[in-house]
Formats: sequence, structure tokens, C-alpha cells
Amino acid sequence: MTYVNENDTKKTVNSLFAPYKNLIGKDKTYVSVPIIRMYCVTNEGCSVLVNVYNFFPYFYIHKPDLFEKEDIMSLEMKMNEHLNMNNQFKTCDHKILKIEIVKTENLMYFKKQGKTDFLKITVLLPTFISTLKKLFENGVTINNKSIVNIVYEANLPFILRYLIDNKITGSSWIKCEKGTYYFKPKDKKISNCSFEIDINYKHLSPLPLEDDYQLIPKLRILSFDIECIKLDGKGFPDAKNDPIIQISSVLYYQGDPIDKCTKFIFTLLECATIPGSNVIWFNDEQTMLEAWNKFIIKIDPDLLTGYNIINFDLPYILNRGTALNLKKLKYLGRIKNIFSSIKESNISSKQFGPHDTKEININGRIQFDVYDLIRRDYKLKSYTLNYVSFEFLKEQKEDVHYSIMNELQNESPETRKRIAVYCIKDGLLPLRLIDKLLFVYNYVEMARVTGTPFVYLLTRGQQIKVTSQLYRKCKELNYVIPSTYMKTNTNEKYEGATVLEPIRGYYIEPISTLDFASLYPSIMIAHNLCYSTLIKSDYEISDLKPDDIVVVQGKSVYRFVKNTVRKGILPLIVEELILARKKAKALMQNEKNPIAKMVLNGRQLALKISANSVYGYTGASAGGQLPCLEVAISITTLGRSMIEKTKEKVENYYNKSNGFEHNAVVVYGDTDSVMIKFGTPNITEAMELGKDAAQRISKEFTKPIKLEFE
DNA sequence: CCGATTGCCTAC
DNA sequence: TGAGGTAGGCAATCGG
Ligand SMILES: Nc1ccn([C@H]2C[C@H](O)[C@@H](COP(=O)(O)OP(=O)(O)OP(=O)(O)O)O2)c(=O)n1
Repeated sequence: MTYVNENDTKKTVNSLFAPYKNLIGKDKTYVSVPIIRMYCVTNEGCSVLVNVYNFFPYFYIHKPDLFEKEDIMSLEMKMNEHLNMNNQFKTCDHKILKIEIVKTENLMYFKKQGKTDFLKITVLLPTFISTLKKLFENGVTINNKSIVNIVYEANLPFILRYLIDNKITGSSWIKCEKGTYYFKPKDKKISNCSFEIDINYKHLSPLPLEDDYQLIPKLRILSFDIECIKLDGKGFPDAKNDPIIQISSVLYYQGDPIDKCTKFIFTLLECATIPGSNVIWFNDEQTMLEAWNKFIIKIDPDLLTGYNIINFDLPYILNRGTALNLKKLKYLGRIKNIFSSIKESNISSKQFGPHDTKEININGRIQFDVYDLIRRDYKLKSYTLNYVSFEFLKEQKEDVHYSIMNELQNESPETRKRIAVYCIKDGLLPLRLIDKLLFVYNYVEMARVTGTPFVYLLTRGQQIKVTSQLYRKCKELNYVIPSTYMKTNTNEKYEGATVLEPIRGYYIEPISTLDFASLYPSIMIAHNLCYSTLIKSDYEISDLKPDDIVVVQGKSVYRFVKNTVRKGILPLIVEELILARKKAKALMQNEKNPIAKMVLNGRQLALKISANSVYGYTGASAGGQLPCLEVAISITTLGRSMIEKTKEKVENYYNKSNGFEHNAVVVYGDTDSVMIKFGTPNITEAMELGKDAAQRISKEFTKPIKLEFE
């Protein structure tokens, strides 16, 4: 944001912007400053734009020994010089705001030295950081003192930096301290939110996720659907030529009963009245579209939804705006002067494969496309709205075939009403799906558990969740995370889990299955596996006893310090995720309704994948943010030895020479499970033996590793 | 016709 | 920070 110097009569405003006045250069009246816009909702459901000021980005570097005041000044000059090579940056006068000496520690590897001196460098704008990162990575020497070419915490998105430092988690309640903020009058507002305030970041604090603060506010969710006709007969409509004839919009407040929603239908040409819906008709398309845009701004929804809106409806509306040269049709976001546009790109991920994506900026409103949500969370034969609705709601679309759309549109108000009823239904179904499948609830839960903003859960993958949790814990325990991390993109592969060769056959006897609970996460906890506990050299452990160290013997040997020496961070993270999963599992088990049970099962599985992704994160050698193959390999190595040991224990204990009636045989197993033929034809007995074995073998492993009878 | 590689899908 | 991981079955394809 550009801050323009002015003296306001209000005290709150003056003190809020006081720090910026010092940043304005000589002969200037303005300065660029970072600003964070938080789109919030009050308990009553009013939208509030909170403009957060005075928080600045920073990163860390190592401090060379004997680094004096004049060295710090030279360093500052050096950084300024480097930034000045960019003409845009050059216009800022004060770029480096602060250089502090702080005691902290690299997250990477166990070091007996503990906390040492680092330089924390605070700068004016987030974009400076990547430029400076490159500078330091290429090596910088100040007055003959060379600085280690590793930069810390220079890759975190600025918004996440702010949330983490202030302990704010996604989709949670925050408090703005009374009297500290500037309540913007109507003529000063830059947004269309109900309220807008300016506040210093220091006066904003998180509220604990307890009691009433666990509740989800009445978010406004607006679902819409457009209908268009192909003017020259058949084919797929093209926004360049083919008009939009109707737009349905259904408004729903999160938490309300689903029948309590308000339906609107915007139609081109007169449409007969529809009980329970507001019909608004227009004589030309342009007026209709502009009216709809005004309606969106007026309703001011927090979430925009529908079915395939990101790939179809929204681009179609925007392209139609371009075709008709309608500027007013593009202000779909909450900021007054920013219009929406489409960015097309091709991305690829392991989870979803390569695909073309459209990106549309609508500031302050989340694009909650039910088509994408269902594709993400459910494996179905088909993903048409009709099929999905039938699967989950036992309901179907109105039956209006596309081929007669043209006729219906041209005939009469009554035939246009048929289109309208169809269109409203298509707007309503996504809302019913959101309600039935608890989409808002589940995403809010994930945002809270992982501390990640809601939108990231839709637009990003698993890594951002781990990154968010990792930085949070590091902040709390005073570690810093390197951004420059060695040979990036090594694409190294490593050995994973063991799949036992099945002993094929037709088994008439019952087969008992034993399975470790959350195997990889519990391995991390039991053996304290983490970046910060990995031992890279004998020197670091010269003061420790053999008993303080965990040795993982695989193709190579990896060693970690036990949690009595130092508690790992990754174990803390997975512990929280496992706990959240246990709660979700308990809810699921108490649920009778099959659909609700399925939904809770999905939630439980999503938390399990988040926990397993902490392991995957350490093994992500290709595009990973902080890979550490030693940790990943240690986890799989320990896992392999566990399935092997389990099979051996079962077969060596439950056999004839030990007084049992039969010799038990492990007939199959995969990663963390063994399937045992105890030999008895009696199911009850096979179950008892299974439970016994689970208990007996669990004792052989470190807590919390637990073998369960399934 | 054979074996190796690739793509897709699923179990962990 | 664009993108959690490996194991393994099966069908299609390719080079010889
Ligand atoms: N999507 C997955 C599934 C599994 N695994 C790894 C880590 C798991 O710990 C291990 C065993 O998988 P399970 O499916 O048995 O899941 P968990 O053991 O984690 O949970 P549960 O308690 O349901 O057995 O395989 C993984 O990395 N990613």
C-alpha cells in the first residue's frame, strides 16, 4: 500500500501511522508499506475488513564471530546497494529497517552448541527478501568477515509469517482491542464490507479455540448458476457470441437449516412468478448482468459456490463482460477498485495429476467450488451434478434437456419459468451438498488443526499444512528454518515399505489381521525422529552416553538423540494431528446415520493423511520445501524391521512347540499389517489369539507404537 | 514373440 | 515456496 503523509485529527490514526512517517524519504510525501488485509466475520455475520499495519517481513542469516557495529553498518550498505540495482526498489529510501542480533538455532541437525548468534534482518517489503536471499546465497563478505551462505526463513509467504508470529490460526476467532483501531467512515473505506478498520498488528490477538470460540460464524454462502444459449443452434456456448439468459443465486447462512435459504433468479425477458423465489427480469442481457454484479456486492458473500464455477460459470461471466464491454460486470471482489480477471495455467501434482486450471481473483471471497471439493474428497464413477446429487442427496436435477433451451427461452414467460426452475435447482444443489457433506465444517476444522488459512486448503497441497505447523513450532521453541537447502531437486528415491509375499490359497480357517496404529507418525514419536535430532557427526555427541542415542541400522546408519536430550519438533506436530484424528474417529463411531458416518470417516482420513504427509514432507526430494531423506529413510527402515519382527514373533510364539494346537502362519502383510492363520477353525478363538498377539507384541515396542487387532 | 518401459490405479 | 512418500498389479506400447 502507498502511505501518503498527512496529519489526521484522530489520535488513533496518527499513532497507527506514526512509524511510517519515519520511513518517508527526503523530498517525498509517500512510502510503500506492507499491509495485510484480513477478511473477517463477526459473530452476527457482519463482514469486516481488518487492515493490519506495521508488521514487516524479515529473515535470518548467521552472524560471523566478532561482528561489530561498523560491520553491521557495512552490511546494511551492502544490502541497500544490492536492492538499488532494481529500479523499483530504488525509489524506497529506507529499505532495511532493522538488523538485530538474536540467539537462536538452526533446525537442521542436532548440535551440542545449542543457541548461537544470528542476525535478524527486517525489511520494508516482502519482495525484497528473495532478492536479498540470492545475494547471501552467493556469498557475502563484510570487512573480511564472510557470512555463511545460508539464509533462514526467507521463503515463507508473508501472510503466513504474520499469522504464525501472532499465533493466529486459519478460520479462528480474533480480538481487536477496543479503542486501538480506526473505524473507517464510509467515504474512507476501500472495500464493500459492512465494516472496515485499520489496526496495528500488536492490537490484534487470537482467541483460544474453546467454548463459544469453537463455533463457526454465520458465513454467507452464495451459490449461483448461469444458463446460456447457443444462438446458432448446436455446440458448446462461447462467451464471445452466446448470451447468458439466466443467473440463479441462492443465499445460505452457514449453520442454518438448509431449507432456510433465499432464492433469486435473474432472467432475460419476462419470467412467470415462482413461489418461494424472487424473480427479477430484464429486457436486455447487459442490464441483467450489471444488476447481478450489484447484487453480489450488496449481498457481500464470504463464500461463492456452485458447480464447476471456476472452470465454467465465472470465466463465462467475465468473458461475457469483455464481449459486451461491461466494466461494471467485473467487480466481484470486496475491494472497490479491483476487478476480477482470469489467469489460465497448467499445473501438475502427484495427488491430482496434470491439469489445466483457471485462476480468478475475487478478493475477500472464497471460491468454494463444490465440483472441485467432491473430486478431491470422493471417488465416484461420474462427477456430474446430477450423479453426485443422486449419490449423496437422493435428489436429481430438474429435467430440462439442453437442446430445447433455445425454444423455451424464445417462447413465453411460462416456458422461461421452466428454465428458471431448473436454474434455481442447480444453484440449490451445491448448497445442499455443502450442508450434507459438512464441507465448511470439515475445512474449518482442518484450517484450525493445521493453522493454515482456509483458502490455502483449496488452492495448495499437503506441504503448506506441514510448513505452517513446522514454522509455528519452531517459533515457539526458538529454532530457525533454512530456506537455502542444499541440492534442491535431487529427485532421489529411497526404499519404502515391505509387502509380504502372499501365501496363496483358499483359507477355510479364519484369518486374523493385526495392524499398527498410525505407523509412521508413531515411529516418529517413539524414536524422536526430526530434523533437529538427527546426528550428523560424532563431534556433536561427544558428551552423550550411548543410551542417549537411537541408532537406525539400514543400508546406512542414521542416528538421532533421544527425547531426554532434546525433543524433536516433528513428533510434536504429528502428536497433535493424531489427537485430532482420534477425536474425529470417536465422533464417527458414535454416528448412526450412514451418510454422516461416511463424512466423518472422510474427516478422520484427511487428518490421517495430514499426519502421514509429515513423513512424506521429509521424503519429498523433488519439489519439497524441506526434504530430509535421512529422516524419511529412517522411518521406512524402522517400519520394515517392525513388520518383519511382528511376523517372526507371531510364528515363533504361536506354534506347537510352544504348546499351541497349531502352527500360526503369516499369510500376507503390507507395510504395517500381518494377516495370520492361527490354524484354528473357530472364529472366536482366532479373535482371542489375535487380541492376545496384538497385546503381547505391542509390549515389544516403544510407546506409543501399538499393534491393534482389527 | 519377448522383455522392458510407461501409464493408470490402488494399497499402504 | 507449484507439486506429501513408495510398492506393486496390469494393460498397452515400443524396440529388437
Ligand atoms: N496415504 C498414505 C497411507 C499410508 N502411508 C504410510 C504411513 C502409514 O503410517 C503407513 C500405514 O498405513 P495405514 O493405511 O495402515 O495407516 P496408518 O497406520 O497411518 O493409520 P491406521 O491407524 O488407520 O492404521 O503407511 C502413507 O505414507 N500415506
